[in-house]
Amino acid sequence: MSDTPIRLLKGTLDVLILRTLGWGPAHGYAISRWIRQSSDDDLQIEEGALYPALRRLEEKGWVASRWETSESGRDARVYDLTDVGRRAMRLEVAAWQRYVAVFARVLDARPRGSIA
Amino acid sequence: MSDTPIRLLKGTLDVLILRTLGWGPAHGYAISRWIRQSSDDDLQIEEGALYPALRRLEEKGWVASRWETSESGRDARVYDLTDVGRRAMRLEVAAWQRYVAVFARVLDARPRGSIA
DNA sequence: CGTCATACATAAGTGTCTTATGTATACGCG
DNA sequence: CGCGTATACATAAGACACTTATGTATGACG
Repeated sequence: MSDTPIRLLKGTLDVLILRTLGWGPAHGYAISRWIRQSSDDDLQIEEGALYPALRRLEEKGWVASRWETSESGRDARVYDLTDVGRRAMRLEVAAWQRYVAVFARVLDARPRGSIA
Repeated sequence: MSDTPIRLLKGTLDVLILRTLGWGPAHGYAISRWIRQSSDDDLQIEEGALYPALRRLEEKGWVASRWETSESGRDARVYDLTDVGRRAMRLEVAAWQRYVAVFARVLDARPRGSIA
C-alpha cells in the first residue's frame, strides 16, 4: 500500500506467525508471503527475523516442524501449531488487541487542565 | 485494569510521551504519571525507559527541556514540544494507527484454501 | 524522625529486530 | 543449454529500546 514497507515493532512478529499458522501448516517462505500479501505489501518479513522467530516458537512448544518434500521435489521445513500453540495464538491475539485498546485510551485521553 | 502492568513493546514509548506533551509542558515524573493514570494503571513507565527516551527526543529536536523550580521548592526538568516535535507527534500517532490497521488486516485476513 | 511520594539519572542485561551474507534447487526463457 | 528469478533455509553482526537494579536527593505527613 505505502511506498515503503513498514518497520516491524520488536516483539510483534510472533503473533503474525501464530495467526498465519492458525490457517494450517506452512513453511517459512509461505508464512512470509502470506503476511506480505494479506498486509497488501505493507509488511515485509525479513528472513533474519522470520527463521529465528520460528525457532523461538518451536522452543516454546507452540509450533512443531518437519521436513517435507513437495511434489516439485523441493525440500521445505513445514511448521504447524501444537495444541498449546493454538491456545497461545488466541491469547497473543487478545494481548495485542488489549495493547491497542490501552494505547487508544492514552492517545485519546484529554486532561482537565495541566497534567504537570 | 489488569492485575499486571502491560509490558511495553519496544519502540512504542515515544508516541506516548509526545502525545502527553501535546497537552502542554511537563516534567518526567508527571509524564509517567499521566500515562499510568490515563491507561487506568495498565501502563507503568519505568524510569530506566523514560529518561533515556526523553533524551532521545531532545537529541532529535522534538522536545526542549529546562530546569524549573516549583512553588514547593522542588527542582524538575520540564519538557516541552518544539514546533518540529508537534508535527512529529501527529506523524507518530498516525504511524501507530497505520500500524494497527495493517496488523488488523493480517489478523483478520482469511485465506481461500491453503496458504502454503 | 521515619517513611512515602516525588524527581532525576545511569549501568548492565536482554530480546528482537535489520542488514548482510551464504548455500542450494526449480522453473521459465531465449 | 545457460541464465536469471523465485523459492527455500540459515546464521552472524549490529542496532536499538526496553527491564531491572541501583543511586542520589528533597518535600510532606504523621
